[in-house]
Amino acid sequence: MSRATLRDVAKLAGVSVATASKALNGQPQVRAETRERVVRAAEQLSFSPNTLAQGLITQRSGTVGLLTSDLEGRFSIPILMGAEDAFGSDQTSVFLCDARGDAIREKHHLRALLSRRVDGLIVVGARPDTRPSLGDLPVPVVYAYAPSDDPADLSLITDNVGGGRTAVDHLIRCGRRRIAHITGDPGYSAAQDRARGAVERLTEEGLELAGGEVWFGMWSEAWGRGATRMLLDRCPEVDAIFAGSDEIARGVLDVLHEERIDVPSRVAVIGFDNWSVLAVNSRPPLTTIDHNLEHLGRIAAQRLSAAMDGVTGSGVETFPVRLITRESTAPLR
Amino acid sequence: MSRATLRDVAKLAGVSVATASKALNGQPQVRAETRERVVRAAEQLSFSPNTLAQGLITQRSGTVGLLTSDLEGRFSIPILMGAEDAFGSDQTSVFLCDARGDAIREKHHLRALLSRRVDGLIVVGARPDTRPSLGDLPVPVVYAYAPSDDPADLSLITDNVGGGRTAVDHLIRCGRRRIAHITGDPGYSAAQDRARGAVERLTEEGLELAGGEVWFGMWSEAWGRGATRMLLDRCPEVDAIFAGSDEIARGVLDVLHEERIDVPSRVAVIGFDNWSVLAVNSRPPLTTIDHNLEHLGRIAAQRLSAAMDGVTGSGVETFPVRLITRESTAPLR
DNA sequence: CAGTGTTCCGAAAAGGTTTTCAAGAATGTG
DNA sequence: CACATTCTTGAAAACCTTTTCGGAACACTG
Repeated sequence: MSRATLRDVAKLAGVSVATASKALNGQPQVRAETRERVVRAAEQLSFSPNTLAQGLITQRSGTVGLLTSDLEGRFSIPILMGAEDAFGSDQTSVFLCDARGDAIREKHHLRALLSRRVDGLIVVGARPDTRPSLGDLPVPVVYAYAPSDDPADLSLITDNVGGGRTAVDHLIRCGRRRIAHITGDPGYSAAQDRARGAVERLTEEGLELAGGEVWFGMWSEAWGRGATRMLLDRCPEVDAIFAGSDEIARGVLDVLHEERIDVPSRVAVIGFDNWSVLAVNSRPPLTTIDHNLEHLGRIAAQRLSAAMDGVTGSGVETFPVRLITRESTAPLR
Repeated sequence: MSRATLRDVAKLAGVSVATASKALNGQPQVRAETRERVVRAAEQLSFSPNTLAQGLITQRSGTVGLLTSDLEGRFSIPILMGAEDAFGSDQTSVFLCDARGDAIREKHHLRALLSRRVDGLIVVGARPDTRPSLGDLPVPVVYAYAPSDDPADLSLITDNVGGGRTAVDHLIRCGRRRIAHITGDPGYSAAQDRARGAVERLTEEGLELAGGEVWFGMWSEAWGRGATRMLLDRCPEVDAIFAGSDEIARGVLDVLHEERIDVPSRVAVIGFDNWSVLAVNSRPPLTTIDHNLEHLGRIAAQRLSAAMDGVTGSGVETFPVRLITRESTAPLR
């Protein structure tokens, strides 16, 4: 299988390249019969236009770069899928580059992407803290998941405060009153924000955190286990635990199970992230908060398209997360 | 920040575009002093060559497509990283396309990639069973993880039989004699192969499977739990369990823990896949088999490079997996 | 029939780079 | 000094497509 050029198609159809081009691109100034002939010729040669040449002339490569630092692809992949959806895979293809948290590698990738003349860039951070701006680039950039530190950039993030509120709200609606919050590294804004949202919602209800404070620690099952043991010790009457991540929630469930404390009848547990391998397979399956990242990806693509057409935005836009109910939470009684 | 062209550089350096090109590409027929001037001009304008134009003329786009069906990116991401490493990120960028298991979407992506004039294609399956060949394409293709059904294609896969052998071998070296195997869907060649390797190694040792047979089921924690309960019922003297995946292993550990059966002192457990979120955080951390996928990705890139230079291969090549020992296995006593 | 408008097509330029080839400059040789 | 070599350089072609613009053919109108 070799590659036919437009000239081959034109020759076979007995027209000029110009006409062939117009025929295939649906330009009106070509007779229906001629167009038909050209289309047939193109099919016969299984012609597919050289996007490089197209890009050279239209000044649009039809590609975007997705620059990530998220080693596992846990966040980037859903964002990528959403973006692919929004762009339409035949219109735009995406270069996925993983900088692996290394600034030098990021610079490298950036250079490569720019020289590939990508039409735009989506930058996905590994964690939802602000990250350094890429600065002024010849193409539009959208920061997703992790916002840029430059307010002139456009950043799209998920609503961690709202997520915390939603989680606690759900527990309250389940009739829980003694709600504890075990979460990860306090150095992560995600941990702070989720905790803040949780406390806000509790306060509205005139409640306080069971255990008296937020249990900050690490983003690991082990911490979930350890914190839960301490919590049960200090506050055995707890009736709901909001875990700052699904990993932590797994640790929580583990210890509750070990202590023969039934979930959800005695203690309800809610996680965060909707990391399906953890949430779906747990015992019981985990109610959790989903970041709706495909949606974020779609929006990122739309914003990028708009920016390519000159409609540029800036600032941080926050998008709602959503509650996924499974069996680890239920109304009391 | 705008984009300077080679012409701008040439003008600034007071030479022709031809010379500028040669100077920047390290061609020998240009005076050192001239080259110096051109390089400085290029830096001053922060010139970066238009890869589209380069590709148009050199007939090499410097891109490859990674076509996957692996929704979570669990297998594709490491392969992508390996490939990126081997290509060198400044030489070659990769388009990641997820077909989401849909043949039509795959065709779509394929068209798009070909019209982008990718220099080669890496096809990653969602599971290690043979998959339909893409047929004859104008660019070289390497199938990774899931082999093509056409022996004329080149496929690189990981050694599941060897993995099964390695797992059981490790358990035997730990002094275990009553070894059971709980694994996933028997419709997966991965399940069959791993089981075969396990049984082979047992037979060499004159042993038989504890429980009398392979416990096929599903790739889930729930099945791991269920099978373990049945196993303990039927064969309480088991001293090691080889789980066909880390998910299953988590279920196994869960039930053993529940039954107060110590791991590894009474029963050793080994998983498969080295899916780090599951394996590292389990209690105890899980000994498992790693597919070495970055390595597979590197090899895929190398084979692709070779094929682009005309050195094409075919058939199925199998690559060794490796044992990752953590704390869920240990010598008896 | 002259003039006007429409419809359809093709020649050519453009986009940014690499590469070939010829010519000019510098150097060496006899 | 004439000639042959070796160095440097630049003009131009090529890659493949899109788009502009002018021209040809044709149908109407008055």
